[in-house]
Amino acid sequence: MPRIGLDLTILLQAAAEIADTQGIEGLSLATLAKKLNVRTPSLYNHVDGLPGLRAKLSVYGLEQLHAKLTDAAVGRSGDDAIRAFGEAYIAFARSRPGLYDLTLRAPDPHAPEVVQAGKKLVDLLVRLMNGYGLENDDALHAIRGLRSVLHGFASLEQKGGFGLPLDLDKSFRLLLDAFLAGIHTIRSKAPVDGGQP
Amino acid sequence: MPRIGLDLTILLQAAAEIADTQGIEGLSLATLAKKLNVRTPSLYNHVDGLPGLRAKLSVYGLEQLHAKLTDAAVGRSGDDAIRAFGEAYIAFARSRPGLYDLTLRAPDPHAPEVVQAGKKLVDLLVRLMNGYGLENDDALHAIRGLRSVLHGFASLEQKGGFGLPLDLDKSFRLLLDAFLAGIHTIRSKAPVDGGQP
DNA sequence: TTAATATAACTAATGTTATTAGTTTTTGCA
DNA sequence: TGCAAAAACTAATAACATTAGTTATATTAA
Repeated sequence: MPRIGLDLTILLQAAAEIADTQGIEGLSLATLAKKLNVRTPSLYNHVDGLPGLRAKLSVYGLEQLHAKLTDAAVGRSGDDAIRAFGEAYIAFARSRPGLYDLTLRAPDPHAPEVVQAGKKLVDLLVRLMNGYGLENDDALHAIRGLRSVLHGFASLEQKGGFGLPLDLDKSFRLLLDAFLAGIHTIRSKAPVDGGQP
Repeated sequence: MPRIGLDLTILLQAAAEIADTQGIEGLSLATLAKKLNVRTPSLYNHVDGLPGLRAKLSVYGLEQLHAKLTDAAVGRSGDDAIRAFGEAYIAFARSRPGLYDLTLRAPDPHAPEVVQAGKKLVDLLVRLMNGYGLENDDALHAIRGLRSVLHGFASLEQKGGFGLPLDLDKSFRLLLDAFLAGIHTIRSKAPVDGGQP
């Protein structure tokens, strides 16, 4: 019945592209409308204003991230799985900086959709940690730690927080190794898959 | 000679207060002017527009953070120093969320003032790491790791990334312990070029 | 095939904010 | 006392988000 022009998916992809290239501040209804050859108010037929756009993008980004992470972790376990997870996480943040940023900037982080998309990520991590030998609260604390490590590194890298001319990949590998070694120590057990090289 | 009304320090304190309470998005020239009982254009006599305000606030925040961290670390060494540093870091991020956010959101992270304020922080950490037994690149990688851990935790906590009802302080202690244990392991292993596959 | 309807996209209008230009006012010093 | 510097002001403009109300088109039903 309607005039079928736009489509929510196309709209979100275009918005994500703007966020990735112009930064999150550069994503406005005006720039998005221009990119889509449409007048600004037309966007209101698809999203609930700028906050609504950002909310949908957050979920969209979380889903994309989850897909990449699942892909990386599947078929692996122990340190191996966590390293693959970590590398995929950083790779996503690097390749889609704006979209990654959005995943942590939902207008309302307690909105059901955002919470659920985030939960899927945590669930994936819980499975990894369980297979790793960590259960219940131990697993949850470890998950918070890993997320801190990964988000902290990705965020600082993106924001230019690392000024010095020092190999970033090496810094990241060392950080992840340190975290894994620390988890092993805390757990007071032998590494599941043989530990560090 | 001039009409002495405002003062850059007062202005920055007011701006930081807005950022801390309303969030960084709530800090506009309009809200700041209202808080100071002044018309918006008057602010241009003190800062170079909104970007200029943010730039000055970034430096201001970095200085405040540096002061707290120095205070916490002085007189300590080893793990003790790093734990105190980490706790002070998190405490600052919690007590001044907006200002902390600003420290990593300079309009131009490569501006000399921002770079220098950041460098003071790194210098402090270099001293800690040296006293800890880590030198040169090893120290720099460890510093990047520690900053990632601290910023990641602070950022996720602030953005509501930790949804579950689990003791945050315990999560943080465990994370820091894991990182420190990991650093110990790495340090005792391959100091010079500890290459991964 | 045609008419009705739902809805996408539009124009017009309003309010907020940032910013610039130009004016007024006040303070400190000659 | 008067002058110059600079802070604060008014006025004006542009960009953006948002709302209200209109137009046009695609699908469905007659």
